[in-house]
Amino acid sequence: MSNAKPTTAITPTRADDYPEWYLQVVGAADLAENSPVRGCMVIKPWGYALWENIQRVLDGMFKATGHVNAYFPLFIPVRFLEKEAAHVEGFAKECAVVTHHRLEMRDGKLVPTGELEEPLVVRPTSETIIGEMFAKWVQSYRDLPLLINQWANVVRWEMRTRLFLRTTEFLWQEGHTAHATAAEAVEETMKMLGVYADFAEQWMAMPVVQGEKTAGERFPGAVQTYCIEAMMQDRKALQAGTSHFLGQNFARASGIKFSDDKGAVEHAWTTSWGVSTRLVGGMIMTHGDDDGMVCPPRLAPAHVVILPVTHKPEERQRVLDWCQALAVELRATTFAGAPLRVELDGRDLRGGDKVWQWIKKGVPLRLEVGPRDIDKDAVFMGRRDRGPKDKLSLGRGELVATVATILQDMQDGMLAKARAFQAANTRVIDDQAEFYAWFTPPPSKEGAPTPIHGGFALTHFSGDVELEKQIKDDLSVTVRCIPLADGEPGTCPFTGKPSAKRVIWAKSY
RNA sequence: CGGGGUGUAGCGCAGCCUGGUAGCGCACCUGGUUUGGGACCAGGGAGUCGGAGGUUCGAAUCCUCUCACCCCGACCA
Repeated sequence: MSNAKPTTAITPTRADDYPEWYLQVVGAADLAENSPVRGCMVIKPWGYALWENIQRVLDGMFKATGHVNAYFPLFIPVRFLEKEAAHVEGFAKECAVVTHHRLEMRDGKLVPTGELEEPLVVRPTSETIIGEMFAKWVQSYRDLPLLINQWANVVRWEMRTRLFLRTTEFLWQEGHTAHATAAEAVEETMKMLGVYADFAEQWMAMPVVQGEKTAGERFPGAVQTYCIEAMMQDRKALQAGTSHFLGQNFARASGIKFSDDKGAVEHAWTTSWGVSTRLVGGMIMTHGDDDGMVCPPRLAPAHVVILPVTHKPEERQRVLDWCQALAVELRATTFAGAPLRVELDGRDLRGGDKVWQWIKKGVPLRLEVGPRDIDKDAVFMGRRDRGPKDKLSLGRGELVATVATILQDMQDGMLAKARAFQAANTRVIDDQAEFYAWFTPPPSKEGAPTPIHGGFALTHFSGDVELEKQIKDDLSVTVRCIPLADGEPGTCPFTGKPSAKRVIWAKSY
């Protein structure tokens, strides 16, 4: 970069071209990149570390609510998928299918041979294979509830993909539970929805709306689908997690039956729930700014990066030693129940380059340490939630004593900021014209990206499926969910019909 | 799968219309000068121009076919 330094680390900015900004942040923060395989991404160490932190925390929450981990096969016999009619319809179109088990060299090319008797699909989700096993495991009401979680990869052959948000293969967890009663299964469904909401808000600093999906958005085969919906900075909704009450649909399809305490044989009631690497995309789009990624401190791969300023060769070793000692001291402190994650970047790079790399990666705290700081027994600290030049000198002792407080302050600030953004872009609407205006972008130049507009619209809704379709055709806006929170009955502004409560409309990812 | 677009160095692009055997910026490496801040100067390495055919003395450039990717739709965590 020569004399014309950009004012932001990321070009274009969010306001100029949001989708492109997103891709640039993923690249600049070194989170992931496209792979040679269609629609599949390579998650790079910094991005994977975010996922590992998500996993670690959620795994703890699942175990704290009585679940245990298990692992089921990647391959599912096609006939399993056929068992649940709605499920087939929902997933058949996007299944990768394994039809052969051997390659042979012919004319210098490897060709598949050894056709399988029965094709295997690569799991798009595991209800069917897990149901098959549950059927064996469950005989008596004493075997219930069965509370299983699996961390796995799944494949859905989507038409269009976007890093983290929608890839052909993605990583996720899928909880699968079986219960003796409907009430217990419903309770489980809601409990896990609550776990997701807590995780999103307390760990990701991403405010979410908990709600129920309309019939059209329901998981194929589910009786009820609940979700957490978050608002991204382009005001579109991101479905960040789902929890399904499956009724007895899958139990019937897979034959999960048990004898109750009176000797009667019944089908079990099942649930499933999941979140995926999409959450990483959610974090980027909730917190990222025009300088790149902003990691929520509690999930940051590194909480703190120490950047030694070693211009003078004779001072170099002294500075590095001091930084090393500081790193050790900081690592002995804890934040959010884990030892502080401290990175010491001693690479032989220009200081400015290094600083900007860590800004783009979104490390919460940067500590620049040179001879002058050491003489004062202090560090020069930059917070990622402040401007790149907004730095202050902080005594070493004070830093060590307050680093956890500072990080939590940043975490709280990020949640508050995201909450305020969501509130500012949520509008209660009671008029059809206003609704259409809210979701109609202002005119833009030919070829320019669609300007950011709209947000969440809260309206009454009669539940009319045709109307929902019409609005989707007109505006590409859909009902994201029917919020769980209490609501007043009213009148649907589109049909004039009565409505039990308001729903949330938005464009979505 | 419908409509549009693009494939040239690691990344971003120019060159193509008007064929003559490859160039720019960033990144990378080396040397030097700088430096509490995303430096400057000089030099260097790196591309069978997506692939296959064809036209031609000669193809990144023209023609045909093909593959891949991207964007907009329909589908979705």
